[in-house]
Amino acid sequence: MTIKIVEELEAPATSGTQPFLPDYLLFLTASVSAAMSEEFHEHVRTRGLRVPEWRVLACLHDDDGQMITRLARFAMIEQSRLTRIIDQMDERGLLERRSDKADRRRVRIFLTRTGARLAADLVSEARAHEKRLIKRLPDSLGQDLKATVKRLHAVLWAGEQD
Amino acid sequence: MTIKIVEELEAPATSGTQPFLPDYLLFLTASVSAAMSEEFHEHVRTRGLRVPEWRVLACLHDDDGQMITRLARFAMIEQSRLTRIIDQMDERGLLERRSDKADRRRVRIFLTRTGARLAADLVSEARAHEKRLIKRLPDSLGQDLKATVKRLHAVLWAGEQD
DNA sequence: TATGAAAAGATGAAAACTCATATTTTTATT
DNA sequence: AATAAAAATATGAGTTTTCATCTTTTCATA
Repeated sequence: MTIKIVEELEAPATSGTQPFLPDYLLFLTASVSAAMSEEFHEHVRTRGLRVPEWRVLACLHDDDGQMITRLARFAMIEQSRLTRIIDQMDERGLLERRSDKADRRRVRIFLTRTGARLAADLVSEARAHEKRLIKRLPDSLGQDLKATVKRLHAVLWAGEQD
Repeated sequence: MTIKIVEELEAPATSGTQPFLPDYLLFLTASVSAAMSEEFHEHVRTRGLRVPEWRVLACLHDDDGQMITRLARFAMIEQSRLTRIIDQMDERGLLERRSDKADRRRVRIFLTRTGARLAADLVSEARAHEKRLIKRLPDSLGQDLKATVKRLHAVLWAGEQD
């Protein structure tokens, strides 16, 4: 590894023009999303799950028996990765695969008793955490954001046959 | 791999209660963030960069010569991962390491001529893309979101020096 | 009803990522 | 000034993730 050693005498060396990131929608959104989620994600890991696993549980909590492709879209997980996450969650007894009678290409994923209990717990904890989080934010920032992203989500997912 | 084959005769098997995700702030935000970014991230890959590398370029574009820890915070990249990403970007001639004279634990990262040019190009493309994206959204959804996340970002990053 | 295209999942191999920890340098304490 | 604690970065090793591709099954259509 080569590291130059240079005097700190050069110009402040910024972009000369307006800074970009503090005014860039996609950065602001990603950054805010990450910052808000951090805390609960930490809790999820405490419970012995990785974030994508928590997403899978939450998706199945809302709609048990989804096929892998759909689950992947909702949980924002690439398909081959989800396949392996499901392998692991299956081994841990959180869910199980069932082949779809009507279309045998499809594999439907169902929560086990244990998985459903864990999902329900975490969902309830997530709801409580959201309340606290929103309460902590000044003004109606939390509610504003929620209203806006809800509308946006509807727009962006229009066409996806839910 | 064991897959049960089961009749599709059981109850619809939902959570019985209200669905969770469509009303969960952190899910909605993450989902909207991912959906909005998808397109430009694809473009970034077209340009031969991975998303974290693009984030590094953008951060340095705004503020060249940051130390690794700070860059990691801003770009939402874990430190040891960033160290290796910087290795690669260094090898590709996009940036270079310089040891900080005043505090020799620190390594400051500077864009090379090439890196700065690429960063400037992408930043300009990102700005253009944002304009189009917002224009595509109905009503003032885009502007609403931007205003809200900007305020939130300020709140959530309060205390972080700069 | 054959036949090619598309859809759903699984999988091998390579690359990327994470975690814990090591090293070096600085800061704070006695 | 000596020493302990903290900060910044790097690195080894194990695990994940990705990408392309394979198989199986269904769909479209000639």
